[in-house]
Amino acid sequence: MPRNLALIDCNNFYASCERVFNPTLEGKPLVVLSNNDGCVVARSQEAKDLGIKMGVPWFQIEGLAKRHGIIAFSSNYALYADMSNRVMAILASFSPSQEVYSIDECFLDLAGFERRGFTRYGQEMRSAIKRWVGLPVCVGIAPTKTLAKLVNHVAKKRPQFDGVCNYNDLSTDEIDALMGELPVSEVWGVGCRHSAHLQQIGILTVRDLRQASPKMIRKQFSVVMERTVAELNGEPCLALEEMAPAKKQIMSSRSFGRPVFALDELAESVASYMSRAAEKLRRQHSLAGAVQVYVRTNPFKERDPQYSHGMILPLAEPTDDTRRLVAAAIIVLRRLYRPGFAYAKTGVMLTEIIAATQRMPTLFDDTVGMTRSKNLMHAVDRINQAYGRGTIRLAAEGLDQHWKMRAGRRSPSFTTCLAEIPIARAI
DNA sequence: TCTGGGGTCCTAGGACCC
DNA sequence: TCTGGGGTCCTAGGACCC
Repeated sequence: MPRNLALIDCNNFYASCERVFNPTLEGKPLVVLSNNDGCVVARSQEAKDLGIKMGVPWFQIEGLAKRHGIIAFSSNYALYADMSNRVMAILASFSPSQEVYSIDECFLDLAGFERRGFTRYGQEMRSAIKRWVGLPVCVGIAPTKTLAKLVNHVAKKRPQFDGVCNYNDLSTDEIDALMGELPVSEVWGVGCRHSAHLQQIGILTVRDLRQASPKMIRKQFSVVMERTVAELNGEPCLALEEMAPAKKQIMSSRSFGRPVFALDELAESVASYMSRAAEKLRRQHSLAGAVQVYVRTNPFKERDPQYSHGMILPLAEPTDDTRRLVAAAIIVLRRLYRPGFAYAKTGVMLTEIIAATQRMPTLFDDTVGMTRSKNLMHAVDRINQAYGRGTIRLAAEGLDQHWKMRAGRRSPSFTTCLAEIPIARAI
């Protein structure tokens, strides 16, 4: 019995989330900006139709935006994460095997649901999410992940499929014709570099790639691309990962809202990002064995003196205690810091991560201190979960945080903050 | 003036060992 | 004059994803 997977992907996810609570935005061109209101990271269909490209800096299109009445929002991750959780919970009810692949898409294993008719089942998913969350989604169904991604794209672009494209419904000729029309860059795992390379050797369409010699592909690219070719031929190489594996590295970094010169302010940012990284570390019940910090100026300001450097500090003992991780990060920062530069960004990374249960006890373990640390971190996490991130934090993170990013166009946290819940009035 | 953040995997090449 | 070969580990860098 061949495997069948569904890939469910929300349409223009961030832009659609903004519309759910603000229906006057329906039909209007709308973009969502990255942190610091820097680049466009999501666009409504109307904005795409105006030629606004993914990732373009906002300041470059502000004039165009004004002329066409494009509405821009700062990212509102609290809202998007909550909407995502709702979508994923609904989809989980359609199959016992789900892989949440990203904030706006998931795979479902459809084994056992053959009698429902996969295409019809896909339509049921769409209407449930539209009705209960208010978001539009499209569904691709196929024997491999790569094919499911591909037909999901087809479902989005070709109205005759009405939002659900089932690979199994297509004849060999139809598949051949379809793949012949799609550029190779549409394939999951083929980015712009590989796409240029493929074109050079005469592989222009998805069909060309599917028919390419796996051996040659492996030689010219890598085993990853070879698997992609196999997957395009219906041979599964990528398994459904229902349990998200623990992260091997945890990062936290942000650009500043304005240039920062002083070591004190850089230290505040590093302490703040490290607290966030430590939170993520504890959430997956891990310990970090090393701390990495990097600082950099703004590479786009080519006339300014540039400095970009990072450094790793191995820890004597793996830990998840924010205080120890922050202390280590500040030591690294002091070594990295050079006065006189206009810093634009700092970042931290936790590496050499192990499961907390894997830690080897030593003769010199301070068991009392370790229990205290554990209890303290647990209490901090619970308070911040209940009352909001940053409710309780280290003084080292700073009180004013003048370096913080800009987010001047953020919509309210409609679903996660009591004070910002929308109010409905009966007239 | 203004250009995101967080991940994974693979490969090549050097160091080192026997 | 002639100067091995193979394995492992680590790191940096590149490519991809959303």
